[in-house]
Amino acid sequence: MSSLASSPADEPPIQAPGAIFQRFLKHQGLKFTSERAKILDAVLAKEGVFEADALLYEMRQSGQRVSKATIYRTLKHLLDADIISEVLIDAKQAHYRLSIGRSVTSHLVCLETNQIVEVATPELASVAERICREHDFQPENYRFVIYGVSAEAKADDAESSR
Amino acid sequence: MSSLASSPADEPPIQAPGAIFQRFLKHQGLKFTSERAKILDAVLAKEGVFEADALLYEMRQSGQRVSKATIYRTLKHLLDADIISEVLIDAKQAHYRLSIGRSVTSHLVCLETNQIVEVATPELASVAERICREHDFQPENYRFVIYGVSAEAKADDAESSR
DNA sequence: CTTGCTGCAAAAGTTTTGCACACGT
DNA sequence: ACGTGTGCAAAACTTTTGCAGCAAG
Repeated sequence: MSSLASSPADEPPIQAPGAIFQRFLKHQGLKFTSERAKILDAVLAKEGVFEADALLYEMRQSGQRVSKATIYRTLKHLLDADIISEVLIDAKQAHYRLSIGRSVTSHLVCLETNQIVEVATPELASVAERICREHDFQPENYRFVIYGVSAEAKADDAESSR
Repeated sequence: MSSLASSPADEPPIQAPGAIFQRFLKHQGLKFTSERAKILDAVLAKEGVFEADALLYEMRQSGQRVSKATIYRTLKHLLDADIISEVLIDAKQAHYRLSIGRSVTSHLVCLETNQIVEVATPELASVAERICREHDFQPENYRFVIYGVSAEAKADDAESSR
């Protein structure tokens, strides 16, 4: 599936991010290269949260050779284009997530397995609004992350201690 | 003021973190050295969010010479002791905050000035609880950060464009 | 053709680690 | 005394950047 493919009417409502990226690049006087297309495709293939090095690794696995430097440079453009957004999971490295066509979600991070689950949190909009009103703060976006132990990890623990 | 000083009955309800740290170290078979005392004092002097390098810099300024390595090693112990907690502001470096004796707060991060303001968000407890119940997830803690433009930065913008 | 893009390797920035010596307990 | 801690410098890691050749518009 190419980055230009239109999304099916069902499934996740991702709508032609390829076209959006091309338009964004042109608008900035930048070029839509085959490397950028490949990286976008790899990003689109990602379900949830991902890191730059995982992207590099998976692209290498599937025979797509792109340099580390180009991955980082392209991720920056994808952020500018609002196609992906940063998710702060830990301070060790940057985590990203495809954001276009998806609603803002919060994340559950399992401290045992490092598994990350996305969850909808519609309540946060009003909480954020209240705080920003009180502080005369103009919000751009927000992030909510919960750290703890997932049900699976708990089950594993119980099993291994038995 | 030493790290052993008891907190005044008024003001922030910080209660003898020095004693807590000593107890923690002893319990782990670790030692309470003068370097660790100095670092704790420097941390206690911090109002809001801080980074490792800022701590090092300020300690040097006030004539306290401690190595970078020791700062990092001690911050790790302070985290273990739950005296400080990590706050994820950006993926570039770790940010910490004195957490003992303080309630969980959320943060407003100004994208123009990098200023960080702490705000109380009591509503989040119930949001977190609901999500964790639904996902059978055992929460350890959570973080909420809002990114945007502060009133001050907006005022500065208006002024500089005039 | 003109300007931006890529890969490489080196640089930069934060955090960690190995080691010899020093210090709490 | 014993076992940790400390400082230093080097290492480890992620991310950025300079540069020479390459490719998109």
